[in-house]
Amino acid sequence: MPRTLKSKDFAGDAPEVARRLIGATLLVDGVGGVIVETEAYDMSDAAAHTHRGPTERNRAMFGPPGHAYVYFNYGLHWCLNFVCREEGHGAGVLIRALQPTQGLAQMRARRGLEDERLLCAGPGRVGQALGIDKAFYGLPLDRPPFVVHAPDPAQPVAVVAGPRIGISKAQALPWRFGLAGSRYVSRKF
DNA sequence: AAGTAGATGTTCT
DNA sequence: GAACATCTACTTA
Repeated sequence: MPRTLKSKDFAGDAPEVARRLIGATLLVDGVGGVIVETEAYDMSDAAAHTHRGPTERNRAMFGPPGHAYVYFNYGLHWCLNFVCREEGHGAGVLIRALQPTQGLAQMRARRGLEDERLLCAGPGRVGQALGIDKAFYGLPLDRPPFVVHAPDPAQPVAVVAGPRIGISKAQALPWRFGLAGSRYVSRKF
């Protein structure tokens, strides 16, 4: 039986939690898969939504860890983050890609696309495949509709890191993490 | 395979 | 009014 992640599992720094989440399983209403790509964001980081302090949009990231921060990006895409660290720190982890394992038919229907590899390969694609929207803003990750399972401890996870994607500030930080060799990442590392 | 343009709407200056 | 934690379709090779 896999271990369900609890609030304290998200209490670390954003890069640490982002790294640990690789290999975990994320389901939303039973649909999802294995997390294969994440990015860390923190208040100290000029690329983060929280860098300039609390606003109406980012308030969930200043709340308790283990909750969802959802935002609407480029006028088109819903993106999902896990709040981490502790209340008031404005830290989070962007879920960038999954290896689809459950609810493939529903994800294909939502995405209007067959190719398993492209179902969840990017934060906007993950949002669409999992049916994420503002209704999920601020919800706790340790109960439905969310399920987050820890990676199988018997199967060590090889993690690679590199610079984050699509940002114009703090581009040098190696705060993007991925499952080594996975073909389900949004871009090669 | 690689690069570019356009979509589309919220947030912040 | 600019920027934006992106994606798709279309071009050019």
